[in-house]
Parts: sequence; structure tokens; C-alpha cells
Amino acid sequence: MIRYNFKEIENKWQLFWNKNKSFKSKLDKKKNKFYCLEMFPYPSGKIHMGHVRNYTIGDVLSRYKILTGFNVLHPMGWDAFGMPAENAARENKLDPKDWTNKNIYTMKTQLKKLGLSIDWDREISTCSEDYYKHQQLFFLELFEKGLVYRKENYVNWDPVDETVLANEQVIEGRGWRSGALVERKKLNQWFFNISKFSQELLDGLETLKSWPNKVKTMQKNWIGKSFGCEIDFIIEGKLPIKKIKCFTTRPDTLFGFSFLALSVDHEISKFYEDNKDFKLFKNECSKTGTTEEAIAVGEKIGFKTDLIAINPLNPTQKVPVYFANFVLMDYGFGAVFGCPAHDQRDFEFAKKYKLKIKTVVRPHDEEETFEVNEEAYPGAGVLINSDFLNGLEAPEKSVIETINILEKKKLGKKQINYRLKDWGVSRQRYWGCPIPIAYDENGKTVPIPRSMLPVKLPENINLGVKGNPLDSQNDWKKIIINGKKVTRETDTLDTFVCSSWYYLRFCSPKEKQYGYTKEEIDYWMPVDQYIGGVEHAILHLLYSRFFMKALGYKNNEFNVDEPFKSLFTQGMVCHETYKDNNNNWLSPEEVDSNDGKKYFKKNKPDEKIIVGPSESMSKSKKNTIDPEEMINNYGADAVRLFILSDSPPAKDVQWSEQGMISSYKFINKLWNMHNLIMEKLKDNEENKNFSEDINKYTNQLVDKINFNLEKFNYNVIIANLYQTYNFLNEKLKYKIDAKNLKKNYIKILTIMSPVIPHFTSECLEILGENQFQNWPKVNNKYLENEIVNIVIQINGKKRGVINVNKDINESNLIKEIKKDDKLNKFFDVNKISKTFFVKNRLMNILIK
RNA sequence: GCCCUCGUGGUGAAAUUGGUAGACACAAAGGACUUAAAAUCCUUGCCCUUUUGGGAGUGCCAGUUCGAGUCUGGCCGAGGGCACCA
Repeated sequence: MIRYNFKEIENKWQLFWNKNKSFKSKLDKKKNKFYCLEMFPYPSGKIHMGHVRNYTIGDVLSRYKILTGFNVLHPMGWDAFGMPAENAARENKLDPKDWTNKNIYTMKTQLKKLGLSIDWDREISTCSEDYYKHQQLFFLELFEKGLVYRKENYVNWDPVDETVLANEQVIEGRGWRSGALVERKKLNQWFFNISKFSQELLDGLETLKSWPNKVKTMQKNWIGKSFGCEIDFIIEGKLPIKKIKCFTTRPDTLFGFSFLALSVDHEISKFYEDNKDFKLFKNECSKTGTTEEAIAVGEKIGFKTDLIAINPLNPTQKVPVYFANFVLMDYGFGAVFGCPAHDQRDFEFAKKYKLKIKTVVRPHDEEETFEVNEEAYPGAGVLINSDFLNGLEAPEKSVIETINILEKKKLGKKQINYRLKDWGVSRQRYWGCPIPIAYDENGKTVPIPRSMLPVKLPENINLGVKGNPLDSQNDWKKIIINGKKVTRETDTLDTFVCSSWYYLRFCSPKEKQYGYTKEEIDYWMPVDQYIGGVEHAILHLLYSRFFMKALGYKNNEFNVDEPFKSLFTQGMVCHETYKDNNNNWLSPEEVDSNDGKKYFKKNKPDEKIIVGPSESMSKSKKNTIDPEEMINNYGADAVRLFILSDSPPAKDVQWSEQGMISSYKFINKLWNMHNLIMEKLKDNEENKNFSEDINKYTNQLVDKINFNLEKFNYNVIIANLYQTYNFLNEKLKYKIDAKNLKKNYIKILTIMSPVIPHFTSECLEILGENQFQNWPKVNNKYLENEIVNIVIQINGKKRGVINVNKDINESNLIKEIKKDDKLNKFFDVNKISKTFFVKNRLMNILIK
């Protein structure tokens, strides 16, 4: 028998698909489309196992949809701008472009080795001018629509590298690369007005039926809608301040008012700028603000002003006004009314400064004399000590009633607030999409005219300088627009902007005039299935949803509101971690074991290894497995099979070398079985043995696979394939009808093909069949068995199984039970008090 | 602190959605073939019984039901998200 030569066979089919453009997609209005998209990779150098898992899941789905007759769009591209290229280039004195393109080449070659059904003619790269010129045009459009603006904002500033850092690049208050203490600095930044769409983005979530609830909840929390009211507090004091506006969700607790707290950035702070103590206080606040932990355990501190605030519902009550560290300027109005009895934060503040704590909500199960003393009570109850509000149900009724009263008295008005902040898109970096803006001598904004697009990145620049390299490019910066000398914006766009519309570009990757054509968008969008990691649950997915709404804003260009109809988030690929006695991480190749229990350093049995928990593969922990090596050793089909086999795609999967080997062996077993089948098919004799069995098995298998494909139970599909092998292998021991076997075998190869396409293409070719077969239809006739196993329970306990013809009725079943000696042992037919009969499945007999 | 998700053999996991718990695979132990190894194949897997059998059993405690891994309530544990959001 010929050994299965996976190298040769996989290479052969990959060349075939490439040469014949087997996965090229064309707009065809007569056919139903299916747009399958996986999150595109950052070209960091080589693909990792996470990519293998992500793209295998998408590939199985795409190939399945192709065979069921859909016009499938399955593209791939590169999220090619970003910091790593700039850093790598700086370290190795390279051009970021060269570094990136080299990586793209390597990774593309690797992806091709996986045998993915990608339409490579649609490949895009966000760092190419063909891509980012359209993005610059979008920027100008959004600017004209008023969805882009510039304002001063605080950023994380690395004083050593002279650059802005993203929040995740600040580790324990220090820059991740320089290690310098990060400062809060005010800078002029460009913003996308995403908060304008807060309500729409929230409403849109309701329409996304096929998104994981987890992701929807995360976005919902991120948008953070809250219902309440704004209240004007009358202020008394020496300053020229008459009133302060606050936002609150609990106006009903106004009678528990005890202080008013302001953010240190509140406009009133300008009156205190010369106050030494206030300066010290402000400084203290900025110190505690940096790390998350400091915030969590942070003490509430305040600075008492000489102002007095008046309770709008009880003008005789006057309370002090403080600046406080826990009040944020960019939420609400930067001012909070303090009700210590019913807000924990206010409670802690009141305790510290010995302010009055007045209980105004009594929980339903408490006495009339209930008083808050150990901690605030934010829950439901009845209003007390609140004059004309007494007796109202809190919070639902009381909040609405209080807002009505405030509105009537013109003291406040109903308001809805969102936590979602506008998206700052400026980055002081070279390797990104240039912002198509310039400034004149007076600093006035001048958009770059469309005729001057694209704004190309200058080449051959010196990356060795501190700060943004574009800033020192004078010949690039200084230009003339309409005869006027202007200076270019040197910031580039956040790379999340690039990934916010790439799904549109895949529909029209070659279009020159605009980022896409309407005709193609109308046909292909929305993405029917989007697949990627849950780490993008908020930012990337929210930005993409925003971008679609922003592009369609005012001209209602799109037929669809949401870019991604269904979302699937796959789990991570994990591996055990290893450390030696000196606490150094070791890679799996450096570790060996004789019995699978005790581990030691390879070739050094005396040096013991500490085996750590299985964690997500990462270079820093050295617990990575190189996909290319696995493909070289075991073949792409085996790797695809294994990455799907052990765990449901939504959960983390443990990489196991043993599991990998067993997948490899399985392909070889299938090959041996294939050769056995080829032998059997030479036998033209018509032996009807087992034909019905095989027909039935195949139909039931197809039915199961369909079900499991739709639900992403890919691990169960692999189990179904193993069962199929076990079934067929058993049947092949006997004589078998050749014609019928072939018919069923083709079906079986077809349903295997999304997972192991190289293998099935080869087998189908040997059989003289096309590798792309129509997906088999299920014949309902074969779904039910003539003989069924009925479980017999006595008083709810399983006592036996009876094999009978299907659809047997209850009385006939009881007759059968009477004949069964084993069952009769357990009960006396005359003592049956009640039976529960589930047709073709179960009978529960209750005995007196 | 708040929100979400999940607890099934030594391990990864199945369970037609309320009806035979542990499919399929990994690891382990025993065996067959072989001079031997590799490869391949078979058997076993908690407790009682020599076998036939029987019992317990899906984190823990209650409940609903003829029947609960699945539904309800409470508790315990693990993982993830958010961060003073008024």
C-alpha cells in the first residue's frame, strides 16, 4: 500500500487552487451571497496558533457554504500600520515598510500552507497608499459632516520617548518601553464624535441576534447609559458664581443632600488658581489618578471652598461646596450633589469630613426608625424624611416624580447621560495613516484639498529621533495650499481607524475613485459571519459599528445599519508553561519526559523542570508552538483537524503534542481505509449486504454534521468523523455492495472536505470525481430507525432496554415488557399504578 | 465593589435542549502480535459481589417533576469584563 504523502498531496492541491483561482468571488446577483470574515492579522513576523485556529474555523464555514451553493466572499488582508514596525525598524535600522512587507510575504506563504479557501485577489494592506488614501478621504468627509473635531485633552505622555502612549502601554504608571514615569499632559488631539451615536449604538445591539451576549453586555456597559436629571444649585459666596449644574440619577434623595463636590478641572477652579493649598490639593489628586489600583483603594479627599450651595427643594438648607478627587470632569457636568446615606462614595467622603448623613430611603423590610450608619444604602425602598416626597417608592416612582416636580419649578430637567467618550485618533508616530489636515500661520485648520490626496508618508526618514519622526521632516511638513503657506498635521491616525472599515474595502478592493462602490456594498454587506478574538469585544467592534454609521450619516448610503450580522469569538490556544530551577521560562522543545509525569531538561535528566499551569501561548512565557513546524511535520490537514478537535471553538483549547500525533495518525488511517475501499470497489459483484445500514448511517451523519456546523460545535464534528471511520472500518470487514458504497463514500468525503480538504480532494480525484461536490441532502426516510431502543424505568430508575419496532404503542410495549424476564424481576404487572410513555424513547412505570 | 460566564471521570470534552450520563479523543494499567523495539489491535477504568447483578454518581444544599447534568432558589469555587460614571 502506498504511504500517504501529505507533503506532496497538500502542495499539489494548494497549487491547483492557486492556479485555478478556485476561491475567486464575483458579484452575482442571481446567487445568494455569504460573506465570511475573520479578523485580519497584524503582520508581526510569523503566524501563531491563534491565527491557525481563527482561520481554520472560518475556512470550515466558508468551504461548507461554498458546497451548499452560496456565493462566498472569504478575503484576507493585513492590519499593517502600528508601533511594532516602527520599533523593529528603529532597532534594526530598516524601513518600517520593508519590515512590514517582508512579514506579509512570510505570513501569506504560511497561510497558504494551511490550505485556506481565501480569495487572494482581494488581498489588502492598510499601509499601502491604495488603502489609506480612501481613509483620508473618509476623514475629510467626516470632518465636513461635523463628526471630527480637534480639542485639548489629557494624554499619557512618555517624557523619555516623547510620545503619547495608549492606556495599555502604561504599565504600573511607567512607559512600557522607556520605563519612564508617565505624565498627564494636555495636547491638541483629533477626535471622532462617536458619542453622538451613543443611543444608536445601544439600540443597534438589540438587532444583533447572533452576537454573543457577553460582547453585547460589554458594549452596553461601555456605552453606559444612565437616566436622571440635571439640577441647578443656587450658590452663595464671595465669588461671582450664581449657580452650579449637576447631573444625578437619584434626584429623589435630594433631602439627603449634604455637600456639593466639584472636579478639580471644573471651571470654578480658575478662581482658586492662586491658592497655594488648592494647588497642593490638585497635585495630590493627579498623583492618585494614574493606576487603576490606586483608584480602587484610593481615599476620597476634598478641598473645602468658601461657597455654599442651597437645596433646591428645601431652600433653608445650605451645604458646603468642595473640590473632590473622585469627581470627573468629562462625565456629567463635573459636579456632583452628595447624598452620603445612599451613595457609598459620598458616604466615605462625608465620614472623613464629618458631614451630615441623613437617611431618606427606608428598605421595605426595615423599621420606620431605620438609619444608615455603617455603609450607604443604595437599594430600593420608601422615601422618608423628605417632606412632600415621603412615601414614594424608590427608586422607580420617586425619581420620575421628583424630576416632574423639579421641571415644574424650573429647577432642573430630565436628562440621559452616556459614559462613552469621543474617540481620540491622534498618534504622535510615523508608521500610520497621515491625517489630511494642515494649519495656516494663525493655527487655523486647513483641510488638504481632495486633489492633493493622498498625503503620502515620506520615505527614507530618520527614525532615530526622539518623538514623532514626522515632526522633524520640514520639507514634508511645509507645503502650499491655494498659494498659502501651511504646515501639515504631523500626527497619524490610530490604527483602529484602519480596521474600522476594511470589511467594506474587501467588497471593492481594486476600486480607485472611492473606498468602495455602492453596488458591491449593497450585494456583499453585511458580513454574514465575523470571527475573531474576544479581546476586540469593545474597541474594534464598537469603532467598526460607529464607522458604518458615520459614513452613512446624513446621506443614508447603506442598506444595512450594522456591519457584522453574526459574531463568533473563539477561545485562545494554551500550552503548559515550564520553568527551570532558576525561574527561567523554558520552551516545550527544551523539555523532556520519560513517563509524562516528571519533566526534565532535554538531554539533562538531572535538571528538573517545574511544570506551570496551561496558559495562553505567548512569547514571553516561551510556551508557543510554531504552526509552520507542525505543518511540516504532520501536514496541514492534521493540524486543522487537531486545532478543532479537542474543545468547542468558543472555549480555550490546550495544545497537546499527543493530540496532534493522533490527528496525524487518523489521516493515515483514513488513507488506509480509502485504499481498502478502492479495492472493494473493484469488485463489481452486487452484494446488498449492509446497504441499508450504510445509507442510514450516512444520512444520519449528514443530519448531525449540519446541526453541529450551524452551532459551531466543530469539536463534535470531529468526533462524528472518528465515529464514521469506526463504523465504515467495521463494515468493510464484510462483503459490501460496491455501487452503494461508492455513493455513500463520496458523500462522506464531501462532508469531511471542509476540515481536511487536501485529503478529500485527493481521494475524490482517485475516485474520478470532482473535488467540489454538492453538499449531500438528507433523506428523511433514513433518519428514523425501524428498530428502536426503549428505556424502561421503574419508579424513575432505569431497569432495562427493550428493542422493538418503532412506533410501538403503550399496550404492546407492556406486552413486550411482560415477556422480558429481567424486567419482570422488578415488578408485578398487576401493581402498576401509572405509566409515562414517551414514544420510541422511554417508559416509566410507577409501582404501588 | 459592580456586571457577565462557567463548574460533568486522571485530562480535553459529548449528551437530539426535561427522557439510557460520560459519545469521541488524550493519558494510564493489563494483554495480543514481534527475538526485541516501533507501529498496530484488544481489554479495563467509582463502591459492593468470584460472575450474574446491585448501589452511588454531573461543585454543595434544598425545591419543582413520573423523571433534573439540563428548570427554580440559596451557598461554595473558578474565569472574564469594568473602574470613583454621580
